[in-house]
Amino acid sequence: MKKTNVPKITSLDYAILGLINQEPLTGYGIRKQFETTAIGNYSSSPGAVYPALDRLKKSGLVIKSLLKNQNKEKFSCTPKGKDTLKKWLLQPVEINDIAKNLDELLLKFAFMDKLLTKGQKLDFLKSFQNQLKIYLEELKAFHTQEGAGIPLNARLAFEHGLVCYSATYKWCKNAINTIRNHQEK
Amino acid sequence: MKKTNVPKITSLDYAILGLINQEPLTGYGIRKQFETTAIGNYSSSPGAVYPALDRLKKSGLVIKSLLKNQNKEKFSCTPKGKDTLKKWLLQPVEINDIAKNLDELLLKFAFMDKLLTKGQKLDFLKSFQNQLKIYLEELKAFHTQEGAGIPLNARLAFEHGLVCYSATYKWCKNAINTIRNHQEK
DNA sequence: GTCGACATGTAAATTGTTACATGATTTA
DNA sequence: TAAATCATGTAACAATTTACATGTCGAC
Repeated sequence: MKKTNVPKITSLDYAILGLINQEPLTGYGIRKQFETTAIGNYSSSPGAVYPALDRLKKSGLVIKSLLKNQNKEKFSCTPKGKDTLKKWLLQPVEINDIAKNLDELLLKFAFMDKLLTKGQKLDFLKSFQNQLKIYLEELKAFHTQEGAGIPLNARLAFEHGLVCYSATYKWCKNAINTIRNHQEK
Repeated sequence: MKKTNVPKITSLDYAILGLINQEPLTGYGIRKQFETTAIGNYSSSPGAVYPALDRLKKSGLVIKSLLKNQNKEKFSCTPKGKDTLKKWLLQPVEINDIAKNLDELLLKFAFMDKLLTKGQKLDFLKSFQNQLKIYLEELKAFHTQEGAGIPLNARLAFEHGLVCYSATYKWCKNAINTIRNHQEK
């Protein structure tokens, strides 16, 4: 069977795509975002960002062009790039994302702003909440069954996971209400 | 100047070191820990774990040997390995760790159990709490100053950070009390 | 006796880190 | 005008991903 040679898109690629979809940026601007903001754990090193931009440019997902009212060349999404981003945002939330990629889920949510409808955002949050509930129940079950046998430090570290995921769950409920009551322009 | 050729220890290396310090494991056992437990985001792929074990073996930090009462060869820490682990655990908590490496800090805390004294654990937690406080204040300041101008989704995602770090702060206070009141054997 | 879990590894390709290099532009 | 920041890159190296490969052992 022929190998489909669609180059894979890394999570750094998606993060860049999401950033420049909000606002066109230079490579340097992207690096600064990763370096100085709480956007997640993406590499801001030139050796990671510039090659990533090359990948995205070659795949036709971004272009570097002169913006109106500015005499600086900046990267922005092509329609194909926007589409790719959208597909990524619409991927179903899986329990594994909850356990291993929570930051990415939050970044996705932040990027949804102008790209998805209110209904799609709510679907995402509800699915997020469901998976969170399942995961939290797993954690709690483990805690009650095995908690007593675990050394103190490890148990406390585990409980940190519990309180954080509980906080995330509460956040999720609140976010659903906020989005639901928000006027769609 | 001569380059000191001390091979660098990756965070995967430290995670492995901490795991087998608690209990000797086979390479496969280590992989399963990373795969199935909420221990953090370490690669469980054989292409990551086995080379890491080779590195650690070459550096004299771990050995594979027959355990008493078991006829299986498992990896465990050498005294040098234990020492390296201890030094890692004793590194001061920096604000950057809070922002970008929270999971690693919690893993460190879990690994401290039999390796550090009560006093050292409390120092770690107090320092953790201090840095958390500083970071939280930064986040809150940003939120009150810029919060209104940020698109809804991004603002909510930011607020998720706030609630999680607040929960971590509370956890930290509780952990200090728990450790403080715990009888040292 | 076969299926799944245990167990260890390797090879190729990709990705990321670290460090260097260069030059423009802004600001004090 | 010197320093800091903006801006883009490369080269060498290290690490990880993905996929393959092999074999043992216990359970059903």
